[in-house]
Amino acid sequence: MLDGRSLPALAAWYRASARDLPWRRPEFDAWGTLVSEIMLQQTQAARVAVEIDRWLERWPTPADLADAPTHEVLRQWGTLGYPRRALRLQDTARAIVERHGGEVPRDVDALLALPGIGDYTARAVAVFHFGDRHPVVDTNVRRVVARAVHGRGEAAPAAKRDLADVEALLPASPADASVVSIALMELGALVCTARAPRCDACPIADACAWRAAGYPPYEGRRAPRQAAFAGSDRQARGTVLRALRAVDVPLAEADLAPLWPDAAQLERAVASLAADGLVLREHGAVRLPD
DNA sequence: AATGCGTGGAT
DNA sequence: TATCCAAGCAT
Repeated sequence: MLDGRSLPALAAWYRASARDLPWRRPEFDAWGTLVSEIMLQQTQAARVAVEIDRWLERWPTPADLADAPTHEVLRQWGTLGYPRRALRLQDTARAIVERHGGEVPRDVDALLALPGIGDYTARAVAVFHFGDRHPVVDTNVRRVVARAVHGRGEAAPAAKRDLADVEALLPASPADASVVSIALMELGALVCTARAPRCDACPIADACAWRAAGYPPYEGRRAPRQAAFAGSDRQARGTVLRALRAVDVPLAEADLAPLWPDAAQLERAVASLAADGLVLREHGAVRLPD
């Protein structure tokens, strides 16, 4: 159970143990926070940490990114993964310029209306930059709450009701609530990890319902496992994009053929990349968008 | 609700 | 080495 004793212990642990990550520096503005949160969607913090400063030096405001050539945006995105995020980030920059005068909005519904921004990212910006009071629910928070509050070893697959579940745990004051949210995330990342939790180092072990119950194994529903990556359409798409990032001219489709053993699958990959707007096809060649 | 979407670190 | 998993989102 998380209560008036364990939450202050959690906050104290956070102040003493938090990683020194770039987006936690005081000079990070709303745009820097938003960009970092997009990069952090399914990409580990340590990998984002080495890319974020260079990105923001190049495009320090939404207007700068809005005006950038998309092929340069995709090249700068590099190997962070899920490159559709880079396209949507640029779309979001353009929407911020057009709808919000170039300033990142504070309102959660306005943030949710931006492309590539969902329940987690919208509230992360509203809470961690603007200091408002909202539940911020990512995979770490869901796992910590599943264990400490509900006594289960794993979180159930993400669902809309997670928002209300976590909101009920937050202190009344926005400042206290934001520390609880960031501390729950950090605890899940450093201590209450998915694989080998370090319960001996946990600041709320005494309050943990999973520990009190003797660490029962998880019995609930799980999200379906990802399909194998080797030989997948995703790998084929990644191979094509990697080749296109490495050159600044269109590649003839005949030049792509040696990169992938299955010609039909390669064709499928290029077609789906084109459908996503990640590549353009013209005159039997493929290139990154302008 | 279930899928598809990249890449690399951790175990 | 193989598998899991990572500050999710859109459809």
